[in-house]
Amino acid sequence: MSSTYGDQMTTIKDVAKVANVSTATVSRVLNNSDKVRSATRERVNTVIQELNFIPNAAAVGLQRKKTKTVGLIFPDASAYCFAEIIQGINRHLSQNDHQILISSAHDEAEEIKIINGFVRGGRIDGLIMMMPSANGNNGFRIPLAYKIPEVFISCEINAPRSTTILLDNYNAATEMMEHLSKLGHKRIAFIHGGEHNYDAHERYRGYMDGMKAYPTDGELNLVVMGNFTESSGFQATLELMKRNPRPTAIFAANDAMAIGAIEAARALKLRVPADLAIVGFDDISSAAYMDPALTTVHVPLRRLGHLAAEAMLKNLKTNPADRTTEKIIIPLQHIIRRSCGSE
Amino acid sequence: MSSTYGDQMTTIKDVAKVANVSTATVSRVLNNSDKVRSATRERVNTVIQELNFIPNAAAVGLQRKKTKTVGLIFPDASAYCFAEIIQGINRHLSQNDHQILISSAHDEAEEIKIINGFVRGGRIDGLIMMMPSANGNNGFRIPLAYKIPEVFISCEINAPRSTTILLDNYNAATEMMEHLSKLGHKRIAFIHGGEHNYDAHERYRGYMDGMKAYPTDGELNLVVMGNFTESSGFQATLELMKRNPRPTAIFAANDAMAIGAIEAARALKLRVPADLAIVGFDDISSAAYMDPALTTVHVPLRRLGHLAAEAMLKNLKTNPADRTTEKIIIPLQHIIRRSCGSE
DNA sequence: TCAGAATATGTAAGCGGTTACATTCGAATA
DNA sequence: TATTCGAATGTAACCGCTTACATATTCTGA
Repeated sequence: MSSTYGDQMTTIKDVAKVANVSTATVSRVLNNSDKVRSATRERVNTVIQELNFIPNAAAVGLQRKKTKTVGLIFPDASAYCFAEIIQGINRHLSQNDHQILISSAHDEAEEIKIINGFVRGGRIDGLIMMMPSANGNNGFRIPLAYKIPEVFISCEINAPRSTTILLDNYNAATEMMEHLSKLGHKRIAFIHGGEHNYDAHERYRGYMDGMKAYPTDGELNLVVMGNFTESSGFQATLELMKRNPRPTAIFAANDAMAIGAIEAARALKLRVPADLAIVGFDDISSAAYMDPALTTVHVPLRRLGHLAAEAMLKNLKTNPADRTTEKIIIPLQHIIRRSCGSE
Repeated sequence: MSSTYGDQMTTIKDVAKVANVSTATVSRVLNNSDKVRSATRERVNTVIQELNFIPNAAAVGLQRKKTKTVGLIFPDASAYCFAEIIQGINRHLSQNDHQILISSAHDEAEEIKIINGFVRGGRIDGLIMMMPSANGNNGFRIPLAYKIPEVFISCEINAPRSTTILLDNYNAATEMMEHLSKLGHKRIAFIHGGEHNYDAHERYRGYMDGMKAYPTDGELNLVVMGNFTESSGFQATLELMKRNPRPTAIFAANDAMAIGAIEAARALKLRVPADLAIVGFDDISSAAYMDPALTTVHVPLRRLGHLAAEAMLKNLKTNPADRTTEKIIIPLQHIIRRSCGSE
């Protein structure tokens, strides 16, 4: 069986030979370090161009102990927003000459296995984790002694010297509650996205505190559990509408569930927003095209990805001992459309 | 600055020393090849466990000229379905001990640059490309002399010995046309997704042939260009509804545009499906929760990813000379809901 | 019991780069 | 022109692993 590289991999030796210099010199011009006479540099560069030479990543990695690769772990479930985050990450990383090694995991055990393989196998220089269900509160513990830069997205691991990027779910949620309250709602229900999901939990907290802060019809329990899917939002709404008296507004922890909620309202012949106000979270692209258009909170996913990449690159450049623990919170803006009845 | 691996990378030498054997023997048990006495094997394995040793990927790769990594290129735009495909690919690949190096590109030049880096840098063993706009007809030509396995998703490059995975867009589209025709529609419009997009183009072809095959109100030109977004579907519909006589049905090349179309109909006070039937393509998760629920064509994205990974692994195992050119076409099923007016 | 075969293990040369150190070169100075 | 010294380049070891080949060990059977 022939070589993977198609039999014609060009090596630094080939370049050296053609350019009539030693491999050391070629290496020097590659890493445009040191002093190389400009005539020599030019000659070598020409040969590099001619031979279309790109240094073998394994060889460089072995020597330098750097792979220029960042690991990216994301959950197996709920694909709905990760592509955009990935693109945000990728754009910035690839502009800075770094690659992404990606993998998804469906549970903690698999996650740890993947990370272990990446790190101990020396495949990555840093790790970005999107694990909304991996929070301190549910006992998730990644063995974090790897000493490579870590960036967490939407989870509060609180690992020392790591960067955490969070959405300001809580404040966005309380603001949404304020908005609903101002519209006169006193019985606002919440469709949760999963107890162990960070974003869902924070949105829930915001909801709860909103319920405390603003006037309600007495002691209410209007929270039902969903799982971020349209169908769970649909079911949850059916369930909620059995209550007596009924909620006058529903705050769904994401847009997909809000869409399910709208559909359920329709099935129950309830007018949205007249009989029931419904708001979501995420501002997915179709939210503006619902009937009624969905009031929601905009989440800048690309930007989130960009920030993660930025943090990673920064940490990659700084000495481990000088790395700080950072928490970046992205402020969120709500988008008022028709489904909340404010127009 | 300390080593990336956190100062304590365990090497095969460490294992050898502790197990009191040579590195060759450790290597043998790692690759459970050759004959190693079972007592020795056991002892070595114990040490490997104890030290949590995982061979350095760069070292292995350098020696073996195999990285156990597959490159994955996807377009920068239109993120909407890629996450699921990626998950499909990842699941199967990681179960078979392969990693994914991912990157997105926004044009051909960038694409080629990325691929070149991946391949000549020896970073990958095979390449999966999702480039719906990279078709033979628009002059896109990747330099394909890399001799590594290539799998193309939704593009017809016709590279020899490569595998191409395609959706049966054409037949699904003609069937959709048949369905609309049977419902009595004679003026069916089409919202295109982009001339250079493979899927969009095939759906368009199916539409056109359907228009020829089934009765229409004379010579019609009811095609307008969109770009797969809700807003483009909205605009396109506004445009189409200016025609006189109006189309009685709209076939959008994807669900997002169909959603935009429904919203436009609503804005124009047209009832869907009574005044205007609307159908889409993709079966995104919210399609069933529209009002009316969207008639569409289901696209099994995870399965698509799985098939791509499967093809890749197979090709990775077969001698380049024995690799065949394959084209896998995934049959598609349409989902009849309310928006076409068939109930 | 021991020669010889078969099997298990060790030795060392690379894989393709980087880099410390040695060497050579060229320009400046005396 | 000879000497000196810094800059440019070359030499070779090494990164962690695999593997061809050499060597050691065990197992046969006479």
